Amino acid sequence: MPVSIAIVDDKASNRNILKDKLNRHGHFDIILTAEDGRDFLEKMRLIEPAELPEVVLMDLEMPNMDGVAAIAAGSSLYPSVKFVVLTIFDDEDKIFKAIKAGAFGYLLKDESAEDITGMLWQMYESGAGPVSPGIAFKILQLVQNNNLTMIDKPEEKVQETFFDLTDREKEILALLVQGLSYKQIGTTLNISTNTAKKHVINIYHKLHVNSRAQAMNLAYEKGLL
Amino acid sequence: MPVSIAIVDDKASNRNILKDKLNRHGHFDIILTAEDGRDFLEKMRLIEPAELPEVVLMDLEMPNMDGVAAIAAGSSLYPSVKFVVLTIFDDEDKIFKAIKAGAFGYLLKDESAEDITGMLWQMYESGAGPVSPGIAFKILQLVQNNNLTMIDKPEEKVQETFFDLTDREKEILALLVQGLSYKQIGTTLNISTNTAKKHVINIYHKLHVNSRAQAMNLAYEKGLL
DNA sequence: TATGCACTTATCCAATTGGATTATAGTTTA
DNA sequence: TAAACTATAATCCAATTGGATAAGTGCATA
Repeated sequence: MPVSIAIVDDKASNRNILKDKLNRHGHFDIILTAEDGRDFLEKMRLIEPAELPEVVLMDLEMPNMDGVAAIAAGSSLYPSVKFVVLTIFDDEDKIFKAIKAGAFGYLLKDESAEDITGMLWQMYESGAGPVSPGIAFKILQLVQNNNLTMIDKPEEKVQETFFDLTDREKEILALLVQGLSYKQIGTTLNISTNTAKKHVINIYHKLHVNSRAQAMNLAYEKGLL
Repeated sequence: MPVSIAIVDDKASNRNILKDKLNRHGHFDIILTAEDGRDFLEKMRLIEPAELPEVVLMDLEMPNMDGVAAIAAGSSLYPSVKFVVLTIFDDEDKIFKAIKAGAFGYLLKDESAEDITGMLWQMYESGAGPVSPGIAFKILQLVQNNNLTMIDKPEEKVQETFFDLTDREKEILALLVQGLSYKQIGTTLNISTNTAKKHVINIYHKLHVNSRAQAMNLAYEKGLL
């Protein structure tokens, strides 16, 4: 059985071209088209639950109601429907908002026809939402650069356990990072300069570095402090 | 010119198969293989900066030091190197940790040889980190289900003019902070070791410090970077 | 044109750092 | 108890770093 699809795009030409692309594939059945978010939601209201589209291809910038708003409303009203963004925009802000609104996938229009139909079809074999490669990387960067916490996990510091420095070694690393020499570290902790040095060298081994600067860099970058 | 690659995997057979795959492609040059994170970091330490691999394909579960730890350390020590996870694991926890550790891409081993080499090659044409489709969707879900906030716009650097470092000096400070020696700085900027040193000493005078560690501390604390 | 500034290179020397090794004492754990 | 780990300390050696100083180039500006 074919996959039922809805297309939401304010440009009639876009809708038609896309419709053609999908029709040619053979496994897709376009059962609804709308020209903006409001139009889409109104048309969805009139559809019997059993007749709802399985997938909605949603443009983002549209008059009256944009794609993000339409996805936010639609994904609440019709939880079983998968909303896939199909747009030319690839800026972090739009990607972020669309995902937060409930987007199941995010495709770029400059993808080839084969790639788009291919990824949509793949979605049915794997169950995973389709994401254009370039978008995937941007989402990865979102995770990398932002304050995201695993909901279930008890906020276990990703670091901390990386390198198992002893308490004493962490203490010495802290002083090292402040710019103290072996002698100063020794004086501060009331141990001999030689011992301070021994600790530092041990830290280097554990961190796999061989200079103060590298150790500091690692400590700062990975928040070992 | 071919792309230089490092492979880190505890199974010799995996390393060899992958090596063959990449070699057959013709554009990849495997310049380093290691059997775990520790082995990898030790081998990296012995390599001249100019000879570092451009891409590291990193397995995750390994003895001694796992891939996440190796990426965490490696991405700090060698910021220019791109770490791409290549593993059989696709659970959210591992994906999340690897990304947070600094992974540039995330590929699944059950991808076909063509897909893996293809995605790696694509990375060179688009500059975007390679991400397997299934992984992309899981990352999307991470963003969707978790507390993530868009980073605020870059805070204005009130400092900056406090110490009037020249552009060249800032350039050198940046390398210094990454842990490079005089020699490495010289090589990187195509100037003599002596010149590199001269610049560093000049920077010390302007910052009123007298060691790398103090300069780095200041740079980090005052956000000179 | 002269003066100053940034960038470059070099040399000499002292101090610090990094690496390897050995050794003792206390604590934890198998 | 023996083995393993941690903290302490010292020594020797090589390499790197920090400091001072001198000097040539090019560029901009007064």
